[in-house]
Amino acid sequence: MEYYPQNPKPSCNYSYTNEGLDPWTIELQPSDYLMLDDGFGEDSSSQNMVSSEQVASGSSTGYSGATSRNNSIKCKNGVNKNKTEEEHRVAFRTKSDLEIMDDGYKWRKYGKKSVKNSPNPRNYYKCSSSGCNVKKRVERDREDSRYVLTSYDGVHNHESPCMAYYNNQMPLMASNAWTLQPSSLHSSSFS
DNA sequence: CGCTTTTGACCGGCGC
DNA sequence: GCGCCGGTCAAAAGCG
Repeated sequence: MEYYPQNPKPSCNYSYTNEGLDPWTIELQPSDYLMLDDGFGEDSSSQNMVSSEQVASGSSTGYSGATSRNNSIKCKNGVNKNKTEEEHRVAFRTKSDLEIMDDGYKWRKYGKKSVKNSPNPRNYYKCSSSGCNVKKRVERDREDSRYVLTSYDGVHNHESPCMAYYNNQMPLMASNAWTLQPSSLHSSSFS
């Protein structure tokens, strides 16, 4: 598994370990951004809870109504995917008028489904980068359509286009920013 | 012309 | 076995 340097743009960071989560919570802390249970709106009572563990681990609850792919993913050819690969799953809730948020990556829409018990359709996206299998699901909160529920599945095997841009255009700035450790982010930038 | 979006069809798991 | 459901495919249309 490739590890990416810390990204000041938290939505570009799909690492789900605790240290990877910190930058998220730092910038997602403003009430507009709330981590969501992986149930993806399954239980509205948990909508305001920050449940990093469940979000991070993709625990056995898995997706709410999804067909059981909790412990292994069966591909079309019947090959089971590695569990660890499947577990890189992050979901959050964002107050936004727009459902499409620029998170630094390029996404290609590949599906749209109306979901039971929700008036709003769910949109499915794949990372446009060839060989990158990261998926993303976006839907409006059925309880409160002002919010958008976004769920990422997988880890990018490449850096984001915006990272590439900064690395090319501003190597000095990039090298300074990207090498900051989460702890130093806390002490220097956010306190 | 190449990439993205749209959209109905298809697939597999699950419950009955 | 059948129908429901969420997720994915893929052809056609759209767009820059």
